[in-house]
Parts: sequence; structure tokens; C-alpha cells
Amino acid sequence: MSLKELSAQLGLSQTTVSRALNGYPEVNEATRARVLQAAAKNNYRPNQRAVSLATGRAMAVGHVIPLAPRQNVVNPIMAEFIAGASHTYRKMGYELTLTITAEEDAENIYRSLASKRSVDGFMVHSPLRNDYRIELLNKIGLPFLVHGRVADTDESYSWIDLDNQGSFLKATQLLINLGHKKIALINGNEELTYAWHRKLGYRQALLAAGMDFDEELEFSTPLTESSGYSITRELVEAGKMPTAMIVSSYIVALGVRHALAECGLRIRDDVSVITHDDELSYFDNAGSVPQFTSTRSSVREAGLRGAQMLLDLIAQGETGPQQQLMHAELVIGSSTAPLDSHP
Amino acid sequence: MSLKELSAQLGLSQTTVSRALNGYPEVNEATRARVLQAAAKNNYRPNQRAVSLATGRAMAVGHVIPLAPRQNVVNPIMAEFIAGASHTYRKMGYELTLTITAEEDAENIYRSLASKRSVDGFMVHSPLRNDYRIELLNKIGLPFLVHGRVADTDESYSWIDLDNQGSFLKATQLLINLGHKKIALINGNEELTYAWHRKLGYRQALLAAGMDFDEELEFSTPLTESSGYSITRELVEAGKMPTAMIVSSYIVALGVRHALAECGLRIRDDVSVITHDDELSYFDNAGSVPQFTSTRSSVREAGLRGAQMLLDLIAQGETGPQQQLMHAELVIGSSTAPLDSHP
DNA sequence: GTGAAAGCGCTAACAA
DNA sequence: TTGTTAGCGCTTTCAC
Repeated sequence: MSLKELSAQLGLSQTTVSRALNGYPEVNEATRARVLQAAAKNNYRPNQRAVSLATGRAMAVGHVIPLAPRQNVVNPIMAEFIAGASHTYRKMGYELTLTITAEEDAENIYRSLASKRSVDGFMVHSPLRNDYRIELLNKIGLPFLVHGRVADTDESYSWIDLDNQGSFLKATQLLINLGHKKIALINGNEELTYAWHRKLGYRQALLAAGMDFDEELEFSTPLTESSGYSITRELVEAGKMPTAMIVSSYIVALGVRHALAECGLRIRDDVSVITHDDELSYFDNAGSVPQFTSTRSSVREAGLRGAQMLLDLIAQGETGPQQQLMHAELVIGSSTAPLDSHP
Repeated sequence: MSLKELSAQLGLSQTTVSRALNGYPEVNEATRARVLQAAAKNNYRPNQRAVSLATGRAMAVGHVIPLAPRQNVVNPIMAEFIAGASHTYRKMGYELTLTITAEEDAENIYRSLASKRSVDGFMVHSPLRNDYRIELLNKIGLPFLVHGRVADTDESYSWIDLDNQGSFLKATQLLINLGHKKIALINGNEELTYAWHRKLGYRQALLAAGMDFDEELEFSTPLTESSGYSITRELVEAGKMPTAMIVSSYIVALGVRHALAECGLRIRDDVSVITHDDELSYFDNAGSVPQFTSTRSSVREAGLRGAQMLLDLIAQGETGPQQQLMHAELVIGSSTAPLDSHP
């Protein structure tokens, strides 16, 4: 059923029917009611491609997910963000155009989507500290919003981010207050801004407490179980095991836990472990199942709000960049103990 | 740059330029070369919305991901499938329109996307044994392909699936051949067809070996760490611990492993564990890191090929349903030992 | 081998 | 308050 057919059936012009459907004020309310009823009855929905051609708005947002050559896997946190964004888009009548691609092809995707007029804006995922995409997208000219931040740039851009620095600051302070002097950080790839921010928070807490950071206790590593395993084994074998560890990801913590068990070390008794993470459950060494506030829900919320910010940018045309820092819940297991309980 | 501008610049009609660009044979090759060069120089790309309106093809495929009310998380396997599909779509000039939505809203999404003419077909994720979507989509009339299968239906539909039944058959046979008589199955939610198929394979192996299955050793549970933990504890505490377990998911296996450790049981020595899963690394009890062939790559491959099947369905209009069963690599850790090595 | 012209389904001036 | 008339940017008959 097209507008033409519908309006013929109603004995009205396409214009009037279109106006009635789109809520224009100049339509007689009786007419509008008739139109709405007929539209509902015929299950009429405007052809989105035709609307877009006529209005010049694609009514779609492009999400481009670059897959790093080695880390050949879609990050579940991204999926969570997208789930939130999807909800907003639907509510606002937008669609989400997703492309998952090898990193080296991403630029082509952005350019192609933009010049085909398939999207009205972009969501940028997994920003690096120094990310070429800011400049690229500013040149392309479509509005975009970054999920996360870029550290080194003079370009202006809009973003929404969780406060990774703040949460790692708090995590480190917690351990310091428990009396720990040697605290290791097992962090993600620090080319990625979020990991870099986490390190900044960690160091900030140490410095504020008058402690210096020790680069031999700082690790930047892919977020895999085997990373956690081998780092922990190395620490133990080198006799450098700290009394506390902050682990950037649940999956890494699994490796840590395993290595500790192998070495006869017990979490909480021998070493306090904080996991900042996205998973919903965690076991401490005693087998209890503590409740966690997960960052997962924060990320979903960020997706929800980030999408709204992007749509605002798209609608407004020209305003300054929008920026929002969201509080990130710190996920702390019950596997932290005051230092004097360590042997 | 539009066709109009480009053709004006070339002193040709829009028709000729369009034909040259789209590879129609009746264009003079010299003309075509001129056109292609000018198009490249001007970075011309046709407005996709206009193309779609003119051709009646949206050049997009809809992926609708239903979020179960409780399992409020995007399954990483789905992400992997979509990564594969995205690659195919891009190669074929299609876009992927993604919607992540509460389960109860999915039907509206399908209807809306179809009647707005925003997509040419659908990919169906997470099919249940008895899934209303087959009937719904057959009624809607757009081509669709199911990633997975539906067990109870008379409707015809196209699908691509991994051979879950076959891989669990093999896993169970492996354990039987090692001499095990009591083998537990910790499975996912058996409303989902893939989990149901896994159980069928498990039972099939037992029956073929002249062993009866024991429903007290069969568990259908959400794929979480705590499921694995509590099931294992219950088995131990009830004195029903089998000598071998087949665990449907890595994350569940973590809970199993933990519970076993708590109870003083050692994997491989006391109980053999097979994990059918998607993760890339796994530690057996001795801390070695065995190599695995992951189903992850199979799933990515399925996405690649499934998308192609769907595009074929879209292109061909009317042909019978296409169906393809892919071999799924079984992921086996080194934590299986012949029964006589168990104490 | 090339072009004129109609039309895809809608929106948006401009008239009435 | 409603209708007439152009487009939006492309594809596709149909003529030449």
C-alpha cells in the first residue's frame, strides 16, 4: 500500500494524507482521524527509501566496528553499548547500519557509507589514544560521536565515556587504605584510551599517597586468560609477587586465579585481587558468590544516551561538540583483604 | 556529486553515464572509460536511497536480535556470526540493519522493517525448538534464513547450522570409549534448538553403546558460571558425582572447575571434563595450555556463508528453501583421561 | 551507441 | 484546510 493508493482510497490528495500522517497542524482533525484510521486498517507504512530520498535524511546511523588483526573477536562491551543505542534509534525512528570490518578497511567503510548517503552520522567504537578517525570524520563532515575518548588531538569531537580513570583511582585507593604497598596493575592494551585512563587513575592514587609507581608492576597486555596466567607466573617465579593486584578484565583474572592456585597462593589470604569488569558473577577463593554491580549496565546506559546525543547532533546541524563523562561502577569482589590478614 | 552533475560535466546524458557505471554492454568502451575516470576523480558514488527507490531493492538485510528477559546480554557467538555476515554483505554491496530488542517487541520490528521497505530479507537468530518467527516471516513474505534450526514445524524455511548433535555425539563416544559409564551433561536452555540437539547427540551415543541415559545426570541451565558451580556441588554433595562431564559452555565450565577444586576433586584424575565451546584458551588442571580448534571460527564461517545463502534467496525470488549443515569442531581439552587412570 | 522521458513513493513549496 | 506541482537522484523503457 502506497501513499498514492491510500489517498485515492480516501478521496484525498497525497499531500493531505501525508500531512495528516506526519502530524502537521493545518489538517482538519476529522480528516486526520479518517486518515489515521485508514492507514492503520491498511497497515500502511511509508516507504523509508522514498522518504529518505525526498527529505535528504537517511534516517540511519553507521556503527563501524574495526577488528584488530590479532584480537579477532567482537568485544562484548561493544555489543552492550550497541544494544543500548539500538533502543534509542528505534524509539526515534532511526535504523542502525552495522559494519564489522578489518581495521585497515574501516576508512573505506566510513567514506563509502557517507558518500552513498546511507547514514546521517557515525558512532565511533574503540578509540585509540591517537586515533586517525577523528580527523577523517571531521573531514568527511557527517556528525559523529565517540564511545570513549581520544587522548592526543587538537581536533574537536563529541564523546561519551565511562570514568575509567576515576574507577581505577578508587580501586587503588581502596587497596592502599587496606595497607598495601606493592600493588600490581594488569591492564589492557594501552594504545586504547580506556586502558590508558585506567593506568592514569592507578598511578594517580599511588602518587597521591606518596608512593611511587613501579613499572615492573604495570602490565599492558591483551585481555586473555593466558596473559593473566603467564604474568602471574612470572611475578611469582621472579619473587616479585605483590600483595595486591588490580586486574582490568574478568577473563584475565581467570588466568591470574589459575596461576595463583598452581603456585599455592590463595586469593585474599596471600594476595588481594580487584577485578574491574563486565561479568555478572565472580567467585572468590572461599566459593561464596558475591553480588556485583556490573559495568555492563553502565555501558548499556551509555549506549542509550550516546545514541541520543548523536541524534541531537544530527538534528541540530551546527552546535559545538557534546561531551559526557559517566560514572562507572567499580566491580569489587570479596577477594580483597586488609594487608595484616595476609600471611 | 550527483549523476546529473557528473553527466553534465561529461557532456553525456544521465542514462549513458548510469549505464557506463553499471556495466551495461551497449556502452562504447571509450565512453565508459571516460565516465569511470571522471567518476573516480570526483569520488562519485550513487545515492543509495535513490537507487533503492528506483530499483525497489533496499540493498539491506535485517538482523533482529531478541534479548531474553533474563539473559540480558548479547551472546558473543551471535556477534561472531554477524561479523562473518557483515563481510559478505559488504562484498555484495548490501548493508546490515541491526536491531537489538526485547523479545516481546521482535515481531513489531520484523513487521515494521518489512513494510517500510527498509530491508530485502531477514537473518533469524537464536531459534527456539518451536519458534513463532518461522510462521510470522513466511506470512510477511520476505526471504529469511535461520542461523540454527527449528525442531517442531511443518513450515518450510532456509537455515544454516553447525552440527551440534554430531559434535556431542562424538564427545560422548569419546568418553564412552575411555571406559566411562556415568557421564553427566550440563547443557544450555533446551528451549533453544542448539541445546536440544546437543542433548540428542549425547543420548544417541549412550543408547548406541547400550547404555541408558540418566535424567539425573542431565542438566538444562543458563550458561553462567554459577550454574556450573551449583550443579557440581549438588552432584558431589548428593554422592552422585559421575566420572565424566560434558559441559556445554566455557563459562559454565569455570564454575564446574571451581566447585571441583573446592571439593578436593581434580579434573582428569577424579573426573574427565569435555568443554564444547567458543573460547580460545583453556587451562587443564596441570596448567598446560592445550591448543584448541575453536567453534568460533566455524561460526564466523557460517555467518559468511549464511549471508551468501540469504542474498541468493533474495536474488532468486522463488526457489525452494536452502539448507546447510556445517561441521562443528569439537573443542576438547587435555582434561580427559581413560577411566582406569581415575582413582 | 546514445538520449528523452517517465516513474519509483514520498515531501514541500506555492496556490487556491 | 486542501490541492497542484515540482522535485529528491536514480533506473529503465522506448525512440532514435
